[in-house]
Amino acid sequence: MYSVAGVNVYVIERKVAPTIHEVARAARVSIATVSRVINGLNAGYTKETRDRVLRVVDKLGYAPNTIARTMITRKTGAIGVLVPDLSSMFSAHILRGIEECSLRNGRNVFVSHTESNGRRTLDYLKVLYEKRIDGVIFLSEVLRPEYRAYLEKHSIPVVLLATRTPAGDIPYVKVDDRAASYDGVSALIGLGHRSIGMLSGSMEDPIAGAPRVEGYRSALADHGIRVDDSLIIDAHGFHFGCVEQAGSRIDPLLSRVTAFFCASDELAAGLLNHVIRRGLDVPGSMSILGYDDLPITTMVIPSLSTIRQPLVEMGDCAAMMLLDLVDSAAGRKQQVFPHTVVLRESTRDLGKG
Amino acid sequence: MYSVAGVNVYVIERKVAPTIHEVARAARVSIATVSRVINGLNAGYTKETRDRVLRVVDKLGYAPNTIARTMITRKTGAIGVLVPDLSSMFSAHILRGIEECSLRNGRNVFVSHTESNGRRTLDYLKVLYEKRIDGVIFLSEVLRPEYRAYLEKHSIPVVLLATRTPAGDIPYVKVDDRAASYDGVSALIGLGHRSIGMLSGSMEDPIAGAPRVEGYRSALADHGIRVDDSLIIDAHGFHFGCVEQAGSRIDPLLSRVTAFFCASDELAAGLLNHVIRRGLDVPGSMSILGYDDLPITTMVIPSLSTIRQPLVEMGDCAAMMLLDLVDSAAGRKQQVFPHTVVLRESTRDLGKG
DNA sequence: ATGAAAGCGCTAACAG
DNA sequence: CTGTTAGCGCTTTCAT
Repeated sequence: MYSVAGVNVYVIERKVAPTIHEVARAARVSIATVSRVINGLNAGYTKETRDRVLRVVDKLGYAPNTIARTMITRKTGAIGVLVPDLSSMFSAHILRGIEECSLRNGRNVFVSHTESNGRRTLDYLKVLYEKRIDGVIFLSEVLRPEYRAYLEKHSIPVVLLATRTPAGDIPYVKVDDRAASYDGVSALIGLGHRSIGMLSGSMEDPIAGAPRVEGYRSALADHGIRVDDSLIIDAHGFHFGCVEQAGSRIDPLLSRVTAFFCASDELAAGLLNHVIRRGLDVPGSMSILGYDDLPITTMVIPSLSTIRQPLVEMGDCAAMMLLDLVDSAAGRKQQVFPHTVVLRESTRDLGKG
Repeated sequence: MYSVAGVNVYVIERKVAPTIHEVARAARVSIATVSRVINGLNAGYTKETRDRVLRVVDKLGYAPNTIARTMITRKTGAIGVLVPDLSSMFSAHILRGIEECSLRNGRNVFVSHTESNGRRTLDYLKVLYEKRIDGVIFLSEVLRPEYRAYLEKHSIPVVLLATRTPAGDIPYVKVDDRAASYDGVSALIGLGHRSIGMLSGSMEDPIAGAPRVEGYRSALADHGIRVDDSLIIDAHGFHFGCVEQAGSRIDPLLSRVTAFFCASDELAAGLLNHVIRRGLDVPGSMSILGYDDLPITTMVIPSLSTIRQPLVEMGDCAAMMLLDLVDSAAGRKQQVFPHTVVLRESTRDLGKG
């Protein structure tokens, strides 16, 4: 686009913000008194001075510089959230819970998109620390030794969300993945399914991978169904797109199972798409069960049955736990949220015809 | 959950971070020299002192306190993003672009979920200002007079994203909504459709509402098709859920049009769902065109044709424009991004049988 | 009830 | 090449 010099240029001039000194001078009091008033200390000034100060504050449009306050109180009121995947529905919901709690408590949240990249995560951790955030929430990824070392070295309060350390020695909030999968697969069995496949996220993932497969196995075993490893497919990820890459491994199973348990709703949506395009009917000839209960479950046809995790509440809780830790140097060690199996249209009851 | 006192309690002890003074003492130099070294000034110290300082920095695990630096430089390196809807795919994508640009430039972003609520927006603006953010990005909403007044009063740099002021006197980045709709509807006409309905977001919305309807009208008019207002339905919002509430107003049109243009992909997905559940075939007896090009378009069957806005790039650009403004007090006044009509499966070519 | 003064951790002149 | 010093805007004793 052609633009005459200056036409597409925007110029601003920034006026300097008034400081506590200006307020003090205009109100004919000391800065100490102004400080007392704006911080609402219950003593140290008469009603008259208070009103006078407040009037000046209003007139000057004075707003305290939190940065300066931070230097003294050593609390920035900011927390960092490390998200592996910023544009997934999953992260978006969790983030909303975190943000909500933060707002309620007068804190702000820095979003940090790590893309599951070690270098980037470490860089972010560094920047956040230099900004002296009060703490961080680490989302749905394995807390690598390097991350942990950094956090401990600088004693940065942290709570893990939708993930945990093997020893459980760092505060976390999660659902019980193994139990959730167990219940979901049991529900499938309850519907009459005996040949059930699994589309796993990433089997090496010790949090959202292995435990969900384990739950699947136990459910089958406990119901007297032989576990057939060839019915388990590793999608190497939890995204919609991962299904396509696993397509050729999925196809051979289509005639061998009547149902598929997927480690995420996106995988379930991907599988649904894949299966329908292969000409199969869902749930007529194939049932599908997802995990998470994201909005996508009700946007597709048939709507997806799933295992619900209360993501927003979990985010809120994690933020609350972190703030407790920040404010009182102590807090809960973990919080396990209840899951719910939600049956919609994508799962067929084989009992009824 | 029962827990013996202390069992579910996590306690931390925070060590105080080393300061520039400690580094200086350990390295036997002045704090000024340490400052020079860690800021990489190209002069002011020998290679020997530099190495000595760096060694101490490493040994002590020293990381500069950006907050203190901020007091002097008057730049926090933080920007605020005001999002009306944090858990929509739309926001998520834009946010990713913003975050990406920020990271590249060593900045951090505070997410602020306004829920389109005036009080909450103003509260956030206040908190952000008190934290002395360098500037804000205001997302896809009308910049109300109160917001604008506050921003100007404190001369907070701002760039609007996916929105603009009527006068265009505040920097913004957008696509041309009117032109995009015009092109989308023209494409529908090119496919042979003559009876085209529109599911509008919110007609009072001067940004994403009215202009898109206008584009729709002009396209019809320019192709010699009479504009029939009864074919335009106001969904009073852009979300999937809005379609259900408009259901009874949509149904009568189902037999009168061969295609629907929707003001967002979520609306398109909602309409698709609605229409299919009414027994119609898409695109067989009804074509659907969305707007945005979000991932949802390829998750449903049939995949949705849409008008693409380059959301990530737009977010990146807005952040860049804001940083220019912050760093040099001047920058571009606006940036209009190109849109693209993307034809997928949900639109039928009436010309070919 | 109020004010003076000492920092919080750092940068940026200004000397030497 | 290096150190001393004066703040940045605010909170917080400690006097008065």
